Amino acid sequence: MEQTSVSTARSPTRTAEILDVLRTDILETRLQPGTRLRFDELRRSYDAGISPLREALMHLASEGLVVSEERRGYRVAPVSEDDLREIAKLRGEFDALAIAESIRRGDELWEGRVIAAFHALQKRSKIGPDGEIDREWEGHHIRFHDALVSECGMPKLMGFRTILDLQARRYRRIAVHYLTAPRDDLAEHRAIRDAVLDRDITESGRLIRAHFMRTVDIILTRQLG
Amino acid sequence: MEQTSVSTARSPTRTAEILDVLRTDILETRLQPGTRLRFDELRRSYDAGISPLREALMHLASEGLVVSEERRGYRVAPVSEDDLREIAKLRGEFDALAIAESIRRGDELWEGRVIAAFHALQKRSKIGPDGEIDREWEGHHIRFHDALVSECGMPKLMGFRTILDLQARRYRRIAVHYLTAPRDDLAEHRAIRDAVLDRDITESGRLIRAHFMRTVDIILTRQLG
DNA sequence: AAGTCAATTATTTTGGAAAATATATCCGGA
DNA sequence: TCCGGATATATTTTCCAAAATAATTGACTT
Repeated sequence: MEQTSVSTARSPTRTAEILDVLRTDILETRLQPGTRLRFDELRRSYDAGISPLREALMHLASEGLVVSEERRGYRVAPVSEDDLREIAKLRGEFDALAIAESIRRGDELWEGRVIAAFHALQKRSKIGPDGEIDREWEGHHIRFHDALVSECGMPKLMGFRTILDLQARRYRRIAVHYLTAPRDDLAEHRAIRDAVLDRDITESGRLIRAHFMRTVDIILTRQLG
Repeated sequence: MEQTSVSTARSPTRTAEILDVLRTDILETRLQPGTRLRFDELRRSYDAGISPLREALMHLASEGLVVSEERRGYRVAPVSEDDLREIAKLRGEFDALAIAESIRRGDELWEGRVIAAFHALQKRSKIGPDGEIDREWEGHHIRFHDALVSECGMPKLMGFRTILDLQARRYRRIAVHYLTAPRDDLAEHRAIRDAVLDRDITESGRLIRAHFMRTVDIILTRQLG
């Protein structure tokens, strides 16, 4: 499906490889928030030269997953309540905006994609047999939300959105147990789909904002209360 | 005013220096949109090693001022009507959002800063004696808009906003002559100030969106019509 | 003890050469 | 002429060692 291109199986650059594995390690919190990332150590652990490491770290900094101080190296970005709250707020606002544009510009084909993505999501249950969030479900979930915004025609906004998605993923991992809290995801998603198909910008914005905020509220109230 | 720190006059890293001069060259369009940026040439023109050049380019890529293709090097980001339109749209939306939050959270001190910034802006005229946009005015203009959003408490949003500001600055340079077109900036800014001081979120959002959109409309209709 | 300064060690930053890859040129065959 | 592929050239990517800077230690003074 993706690309099994017969001819040129383009080898990624070392930088791209390292970027990927480093990002995963941060998102899965194998590298804890705040950890210093020294080149010497990284060189050993990831078996890489300094240049691609530097470049990968720099890229991660632009995604907000690491922070750097001039001449003092890099650290895994810290986490905080306020940070999580802002991420959720902005995800709501950005998606509300992108959905509004998609409603204005999207045709029946787009509607079809939304319907199909919801259908696929609906068929799977969120929690797998092991009690963890189901990997497949997670994929469908992402694709449903992507479908909603897919006709907004704002590539820069989509770039910002991707960055926030990444950052949110890390918190999701940190708070994974709270995320299995009882919550009627399916009803929320169906309501969003219906508002979108009704081409109701105000309502879909309200729902998508609430959708993102609910997640963070659940995490934070559980962790504090 | 800035920092004339007596003790440690921290020398910036070579990367930071190069980043600065490269960014300026792009913003002032001494490096035209689309231009390929080869390391050999850059090495000569900017008298720098490859490592800091690479890092600077990477950073500029994260700001959207250059684009890179794996193993094919970097180019100055191209410009387009759609690109400009999206920048203007997002600047309107982001600032509307940030102003809304500032209105909710800001105190009298914030109001004072807004009033002061408007006052300073008002005293200067936009077009200098040479017929170009006045440098001083431009500084006050930026500070007025910064004051409006300064209490939003959303650092990530401010980061995104900074990136869009940079990108917009390049278009402003490209279209500099059209920007001196007759337009009652002062009245627009006063209206925004008043809506903010009335703590009217809806109205301030409407005005700030229109403010950004008007600029792009002027540029585009002139260039096409 | 607390503070200063120098010496030592740890770490980041930089330049450039080597390796890997992409692009351009050239040549022969349909 | 146009295509395919081989060769040559141009360019990016990577490694690594040297330089620059920051952090730590310890001796000395008050």
